[in-house]
Amino acid sequence: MEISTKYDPKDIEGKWYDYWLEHKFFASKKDESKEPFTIVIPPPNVTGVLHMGHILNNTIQDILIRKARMEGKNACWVPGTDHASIATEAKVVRMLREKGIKKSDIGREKFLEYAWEWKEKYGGIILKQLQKLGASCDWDRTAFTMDEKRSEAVIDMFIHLYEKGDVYRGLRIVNWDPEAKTVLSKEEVIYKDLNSKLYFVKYKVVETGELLTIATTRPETILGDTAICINPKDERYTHLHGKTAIVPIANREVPIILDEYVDMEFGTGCLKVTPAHDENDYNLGKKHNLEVIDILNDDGTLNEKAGFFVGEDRFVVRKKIAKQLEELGHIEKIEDYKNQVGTSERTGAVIEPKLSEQWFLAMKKLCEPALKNVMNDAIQFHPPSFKNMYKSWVENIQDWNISRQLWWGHRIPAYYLPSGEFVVAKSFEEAYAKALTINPSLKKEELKQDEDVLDTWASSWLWPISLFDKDELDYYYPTSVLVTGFDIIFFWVMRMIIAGYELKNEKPFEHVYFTGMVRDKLRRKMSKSLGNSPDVFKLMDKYGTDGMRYGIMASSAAGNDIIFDTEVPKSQKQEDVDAFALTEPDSKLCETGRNFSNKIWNAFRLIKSWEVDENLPYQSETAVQWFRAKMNKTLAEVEKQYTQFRLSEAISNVRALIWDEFCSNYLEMIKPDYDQEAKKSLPIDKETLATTLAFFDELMRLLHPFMPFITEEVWQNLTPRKAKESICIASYPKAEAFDNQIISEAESIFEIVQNINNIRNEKQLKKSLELDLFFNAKDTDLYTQKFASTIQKLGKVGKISPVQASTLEPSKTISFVVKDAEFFIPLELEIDVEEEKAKILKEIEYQKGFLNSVEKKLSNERFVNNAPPQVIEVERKKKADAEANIKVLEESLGSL
RNA sequence: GGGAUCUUAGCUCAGCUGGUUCAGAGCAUCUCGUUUACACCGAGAGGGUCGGGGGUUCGAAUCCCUCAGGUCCCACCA
Repeated sequence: MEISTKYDPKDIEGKWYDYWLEHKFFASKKDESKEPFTIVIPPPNVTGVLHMGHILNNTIQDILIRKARMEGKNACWVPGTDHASIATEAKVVRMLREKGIKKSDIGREKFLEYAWEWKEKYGGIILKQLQKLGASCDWDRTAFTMDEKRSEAVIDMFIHLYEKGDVYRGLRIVNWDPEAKTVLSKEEVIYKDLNSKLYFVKYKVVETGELLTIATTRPETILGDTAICINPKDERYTHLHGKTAIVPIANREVPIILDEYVDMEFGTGCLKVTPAHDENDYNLGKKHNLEVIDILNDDGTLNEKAGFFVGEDRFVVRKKIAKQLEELGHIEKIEDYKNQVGTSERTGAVIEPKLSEQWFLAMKKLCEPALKNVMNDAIQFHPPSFKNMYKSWVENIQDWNISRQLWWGHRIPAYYLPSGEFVVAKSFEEAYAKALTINPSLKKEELKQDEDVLDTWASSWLWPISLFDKDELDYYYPTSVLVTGFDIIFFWVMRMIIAGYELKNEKPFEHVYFTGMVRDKLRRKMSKSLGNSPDVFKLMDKYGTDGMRYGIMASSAAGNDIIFDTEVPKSQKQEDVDAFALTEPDSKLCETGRNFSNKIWNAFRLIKSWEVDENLPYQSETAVQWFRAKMNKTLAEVEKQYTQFRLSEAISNVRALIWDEFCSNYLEMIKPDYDQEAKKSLPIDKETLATTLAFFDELMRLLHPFMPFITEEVWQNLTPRKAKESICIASYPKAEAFDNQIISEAESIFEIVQNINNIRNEKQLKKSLELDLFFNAKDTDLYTQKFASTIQKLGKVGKISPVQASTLEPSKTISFVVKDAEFFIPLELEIDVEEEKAKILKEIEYQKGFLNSVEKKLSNERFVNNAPPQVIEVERKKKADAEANIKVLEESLGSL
């Protein structure tokens, strides 16, 4: 069978994924005899597409779940999508607008039809994309935050919290998104630095006729002013206490009130108070019993209450009003001013604070177990430093505004009577029955359900609970680990913890693994708008999915940001971004991953090419013993790294084991010689081949969680497999006790080989030139028996024999020292003896310096008294080694 | 303003409980090599005062203080 020298992942990946699906290897059923290992996917937006953040996140989940599955646990990874209320609704609105349809014209029902249609069309694309990534989810469990089961859970939770008294309606200043025409929670508001203007507006004081200057960035809101506020301690304005002022344009008389809230240092020390459009002003208004004039419509235009500029957008009005104020002589000056302006996370629109009646959830009490159980590590954060961030969030939590003025979402199960009273119930029928107890003559059509829907996170927070049927829940819950970005600690992680303790009195997950943000070379977060996110499918095509998985994992310590070394646009100018979009993404990390795949592929080719000679004796005992020990040592290290979620270290370790130890060392050690005449390799003995195949098998199983496709392909072809077998359900390798002695012996052998190679390089010797090696050491067998063939093969050495230095011609011999043994290589060329002497002297000097420092340590009484015995033991050994080394070097010097 | 976190080789980063000569890996650079699995390869080399200063300790990249710089989160912003 001819096997290509290049590994081509293209057909292989799809083939095996289909195979896995066909045999339902990823399906999980409740089974009390098996330990569950559960992960719930952070549900991506239903209409989203796969980007680098998802790749990182889901690769980690896949690694953890695949390993657990191989370990014989009942691995259950539940996939699904989020309805993403505001984001999806915004997309549907835009789509309809392009068709010339306005949301308000078609009404709720028709709009939802369009939305569901949209969801059916584009929803779940991302799940297909996850399959390309190799995600081993139990696809039969695929859930959606707005499907029947999840909806029921959301409504039940609302009713539960309402009946407990935690959910209430309240009139508050809220963050209003005039584009989406909905309220947002304060976490959905992103503050951006903007260059704006600070307008100094003059107000006339009624009693004195003087002009009082007030600084504002939002002059249009003067139409809603209902007071002027000064600090009672401000001596500049003492004479104005109890006076009134006239709001320009509106010509409204408003009181001048006193409050220490006002910062005397800022602006002029006078504050205009607009209770309907600023939270602080609202609080002042409440305190001082001020009138509240709401001048804005839902879409950000001014309403009749403003009295002027009715129907015009707030930003248009800002300019117009500034101009008019100027013409009226009411502007003292306008300064450039940098301030932060709240914008909507989803629509980008500038947020308007607005007085509005909304549903809230009281959070303080609910948070108590959520804080406690993170701080005491009942739920473990990785890395733990995120506990601090979490703590500050939870401690400063405010009531959660859970209502949204949208249609795409879970409609609030509150029903209003014409009287304004309301009932909360699971269905209209129940609500009607309840309503009748308030008003026995109520007609059905008089009972109206609340128009609002719930915040998206009000369904996501139930995700780990709502994914499982009642009879499964106690088995799968709490889940094992949550893998997510730290940017949604507050939105999601905290709320899931709260819901978990509220509903189940149990944590939702044992561990939380926080990934960093994927950034470009300029350390900018990858985003669509910057155009700096590489096309993940191009990456998969170019490097293979395994290669890309390797690339992203190799550099992703938990919580650390990943600098994804992709080409980026030179600037944010549109033409640069466009030009970038046309170039192919590139990444060194993925390239390493692809190269690694190829290395494995070629090791596989090599082993497959060997022919067995049944009569040959077992030839590779030493190599086998060494590699077995080395592998077990690495297995133990990797296992530890898994438990600490140090996956990038684990994958590097596995790579080094396979590439450096197995391919570069072990295979070279056992590789049969080449028969020059027959132009092919000599045969191998059957025992060595069988063991090597077993090693390779084990290595593939070790690597499988990281690189599932190539490992399956190789594993399937290594030895004949039965139908329905797969590496993804094969056993995960377990570390066994290993012999440290042989590892350190082999290390000195490799050091000898390295010295020989070094000499070859320095003396520019041809690789084909066979060298002879003489040595002077106590343990002769180590070099002439046990590791003789290793030295011969790896160092391209002929004879190896013990010898006295003095018997060799110094001017034609090069020497080196490894541990306490001296080695000599006679060469056919003159050696610069002085140069050799200098080299040895330098080495002696170094060793003596080292010895000196060790002796100093050992003669220090405080060290000997305080250091642990094993540390002292190590120092003693170091001393002995150095002394032996120096002795050998000095002998060597003497012989020159 | 409050808090977190980082600063180690040209670049990206490991370095875990202070303890081996602990100063490391990958990439990049340079030299050499096409022979027999792999040039997506192999053999080598160079490269760091661990941000600066101080302290604790027998011992510090690691702990503490301080200064400088970066990043992130929160709060305020008329």
